[in-house]
Amino acid sequence: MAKRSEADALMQRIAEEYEALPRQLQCVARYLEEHRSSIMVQRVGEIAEGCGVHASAVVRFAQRFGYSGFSEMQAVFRDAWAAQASPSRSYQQRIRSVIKGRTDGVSAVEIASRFIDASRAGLDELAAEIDEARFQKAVDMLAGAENIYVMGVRRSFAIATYIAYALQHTQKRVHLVNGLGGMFREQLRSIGKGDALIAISFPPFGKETLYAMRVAQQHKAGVLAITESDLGPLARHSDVLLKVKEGSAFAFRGLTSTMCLCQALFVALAYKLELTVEETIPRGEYDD
Amino acid sequence: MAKRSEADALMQRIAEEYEALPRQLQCVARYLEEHRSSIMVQRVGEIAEGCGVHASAVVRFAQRFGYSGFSEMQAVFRDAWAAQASPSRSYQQRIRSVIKGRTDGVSAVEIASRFIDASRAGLDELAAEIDEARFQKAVDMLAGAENIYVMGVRRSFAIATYIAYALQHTQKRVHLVNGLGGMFREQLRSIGKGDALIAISFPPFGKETLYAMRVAQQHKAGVLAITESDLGPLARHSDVLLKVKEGSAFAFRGLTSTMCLCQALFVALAYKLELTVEETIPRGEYDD
DNA sequence: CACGGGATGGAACGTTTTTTCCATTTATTT
DNA sequence: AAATAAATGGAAAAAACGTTCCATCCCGTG
Repeated sequence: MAKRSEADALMQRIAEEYEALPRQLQCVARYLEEHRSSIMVQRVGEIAEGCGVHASAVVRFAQRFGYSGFSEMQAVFRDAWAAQASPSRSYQQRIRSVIKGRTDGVSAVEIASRFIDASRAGLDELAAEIDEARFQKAVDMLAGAENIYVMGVRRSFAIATYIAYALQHTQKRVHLVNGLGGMFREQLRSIGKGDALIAISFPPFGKETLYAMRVAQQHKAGVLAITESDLGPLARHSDVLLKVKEGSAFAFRGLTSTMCLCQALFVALAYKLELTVEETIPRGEYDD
Repeated sequence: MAKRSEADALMQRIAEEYEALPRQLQCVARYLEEHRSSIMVQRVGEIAEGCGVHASAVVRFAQRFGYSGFSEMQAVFRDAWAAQASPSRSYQQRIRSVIKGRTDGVSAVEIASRFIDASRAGLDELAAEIDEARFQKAVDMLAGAENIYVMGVRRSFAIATYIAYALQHTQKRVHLVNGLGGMFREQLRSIGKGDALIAISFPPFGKETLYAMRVAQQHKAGVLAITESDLGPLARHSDVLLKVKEGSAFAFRGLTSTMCLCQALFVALAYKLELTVEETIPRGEYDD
């Protein structure tokens, strides 16, 4: 586990040689230790000023530790930061490689393992990057809605289905806009003020979902979009937008993070509505 | 509430104008959104390369949003980072978020975080305990089936929906047994030898699903069960049984592990069938 | 099909930043 | 106290970088 980044190694060397260093270089050393996390952003001049030293002193410092100059040393810190700031930033690429990778002779389980692994990374990212304010706003919107419409087509339909199912355990009236019989429009007809639409869509965005969002806005209903990014067509037509970055390769898109987010959304909503979870799933004749 | 950093404001402006932007600038916009946290460290050239665009396009982008050039825009991101990174990051933020959500005990995001954590644990378990032989057998069974029936009710219906959707991208005939019009039996009527049924069910087990499995077995179709344990009623009526233990938080059953397993299953199947993933989702008029 | 406007990429330009060089100062040793 | 070695700061050289300009290309329009 203890990955010794080059930056760590460098800092240690600095500590060891510190006492043998000339006065100014000691200043630089102290400065580096204290501002270790911001060195990557700073210019030589800033650092020099920061420790009351001439710029060339900083360069000499770097050279004393075996680098060609300040820039090269700075790169070490940049890399270290990049490594720890995005431990799972490879998620997108990992899932891509799972799907794309045609390395022959791989067993089914191996593929599955890699896929699961990538999905785990996806959840890590979800946990790390969830937007508190927006999530809260989403929960509040749903809590305040009288009717909740849920819409997602094709890839996103399974998610919509789940949300609709879960919401049935609240007191809300829930409408899954499923387009059965081609009746998207008709199913949306009666959405109105005080209602909410949950729209799930990822590129390439389904036009039916976009249509639903426009209708919802025209009818003054609140719109919660679950999608990939703030850019893209959903942003304009939504009141709250929750981001889920699913790794995707070509047209195959992960859905575990989305599923997880939606469940989290429901749990938070249930909590807010003060449903105990037992209540949310009443046992009856038709249990699954 | 939270101070709107200039970076936030900028990102919002970008989101608003996004659609009106030329192609390359849209690339830049997307890149900025995805790499928001590392822009401050990067050089124009790196960013340009990162979005497959000429450096000058990045500069034009910055100018379009009112900055004199890239440097000035970059400073915005640097400042935003410095502002929120200097007071020991996660610690102070956590305190703030706890206080903010104190209206009724725990904030929505906190609940969500815990739920996501539980889901992560679930995926860990899934990865650790996946049964190689069974998984392989499951893939083989599906690969060899002519017709694939998919069934899950209530909680499991969303999963069934997804599987059915995914399988539509193979050459198989796929039937989602959805019970529309109460026609479970009728939808299963023509299952037979050489076909496969994928049954997803968790306790309390839906009787419709159990019924479907019995029918499938009587008709000599292969049955793949996705459930919680080897015990329970599905074991008796299935040829292959894949286990998923869902971690649960708040006494609420997760579905992310199940979703992940099913996607992994599909990817492995697609691999075996030698579908390239491009083929799996031909682009047409009805894209999502 | 010709035209115009905008988008794009290459290269030159100008600026900033880093690095090197050297004169000067400071410390150390004899 | 003189001599020598090391450290320091200023300034110039060099490099990197960002920016601007312009020719070309592409697309939509008339």
